[in-house]
Amino acid sequence: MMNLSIAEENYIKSIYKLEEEGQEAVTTNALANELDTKPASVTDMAKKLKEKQLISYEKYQGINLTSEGKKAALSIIRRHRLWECFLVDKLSFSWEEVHELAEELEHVRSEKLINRLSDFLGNPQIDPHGDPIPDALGKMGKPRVQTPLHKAKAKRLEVVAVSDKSTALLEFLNAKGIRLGTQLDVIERYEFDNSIELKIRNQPAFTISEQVSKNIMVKPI
Amino acid sequence: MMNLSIAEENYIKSIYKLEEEGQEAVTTNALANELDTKPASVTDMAKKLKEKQLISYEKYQGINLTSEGKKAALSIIRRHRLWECFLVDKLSFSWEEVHELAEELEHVRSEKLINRLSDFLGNPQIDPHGDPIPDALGKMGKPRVQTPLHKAKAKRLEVVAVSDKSTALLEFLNAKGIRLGTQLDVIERYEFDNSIELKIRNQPAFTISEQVSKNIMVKPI
DNA sequence: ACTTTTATTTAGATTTACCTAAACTTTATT
DNA sequence: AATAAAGTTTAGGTAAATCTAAATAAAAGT
Repeated sequence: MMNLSIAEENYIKSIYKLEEEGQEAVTTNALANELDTKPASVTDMAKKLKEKQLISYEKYQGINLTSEGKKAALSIIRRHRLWECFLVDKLSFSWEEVHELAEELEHVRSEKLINRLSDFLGNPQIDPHGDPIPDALGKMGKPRVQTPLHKAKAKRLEVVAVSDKSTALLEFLNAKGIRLGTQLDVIERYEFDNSIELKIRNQPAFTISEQVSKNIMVKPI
Repeated sequence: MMNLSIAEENYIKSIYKLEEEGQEAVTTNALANELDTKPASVTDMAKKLKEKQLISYEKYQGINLTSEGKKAALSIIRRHRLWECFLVDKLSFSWEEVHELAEELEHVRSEKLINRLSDFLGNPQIDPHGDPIPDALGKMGKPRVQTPLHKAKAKRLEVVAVSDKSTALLEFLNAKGIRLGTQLDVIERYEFDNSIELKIRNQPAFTISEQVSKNIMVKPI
């Protein structure tokens, strides 16, 4: 396997993520946005990654991973998710705070280290967010259907879990009638504050903040 | 604490190491050699680190860490040595192979991560090589007196351990009369192959290779 | 003290990963 | 279909960390 810089790895990972989220070809803008950088920088990197045969790319036509690129992405994702497991299971971090740390740890590229870490953790199949972990050969289970509400794409959803167990949140959800198994309809998503307007059955619609929606795990019905 | 790049951290760590090994002021050449880079690059970085007040440096006069610089060094060393403990204790790596991995892991700068890792490991005081681990406040125990023979500075030494337990090595040492507690006199160190000429008591001198001397742990008498 | 050798620094380039501003394509709107 | 808007690329530049080659300073040898 080729030797990638940290920047290159981050691009590959983001392209994989955006492809998985649905776009046929990943656009320059979407990638710039995902990586918190400028479109011009994305174009530069796209040329480099094409040169290395990790992506297919034609001017103005967007980006897709080649099979080599996918292999690389899965290896990075494997490292990321195993470190997340380690942080949560062994160092008792909460699942919300591990992402950034795993983001750094994932760039230590050593097959041996990662395979031993996996053994040490009991070869887990899913990470603390519920995402599947690719095995040493790059095989990965089905992507999870369950996502936090603020990221859900579908309009009709069912509540499957609440991740923040603070009484304040639980009381709020109770008051709104949101509990496990509740079916929600997304009426509207407001860009400016990422709040979401919801409806339950035939009851009047109401709005919840991004903070709240982040902690409601849902799956499409 | 300031935010250092990986390159800067590596310089700080090497300067600390060379200071500890005895030089009053660390020379450009020694540092270039330690970091496997060119003297010109060291001069560049010295200017930058001086700017950041981590070292004192005057043209042609060598380098020393300031107290800020020492604090930074101890923090990096703490991270490095804790990761070494983790790799050996939890992932069953052998102590010779952990250095390079720890070299990468050490650059993940998170106090919280490192303190939790330390707790998880039972707050060890020494790493797998026998070196002391600075605590969260930067306090560190006495540097170990025991070193592999190829690094020992003193001329009169006592054998305190043998790290490679292969029969081939043990037979060789036995034939030469080297065992635990044996007193050695270093007669000469040969630069070209790092071999060492030794004498035991009044017996005739003999020479051992670097390979062998790396596996003989000694302390000064 | 002078000269040679060794060590160090400067000057000028290079590479990676960015950036801004301007130019150019594609897509959407009238 | 023409034009406006949005998205993308190019051109040219910057900062970090490196390098080589040349210049300069310090140390060692005579």
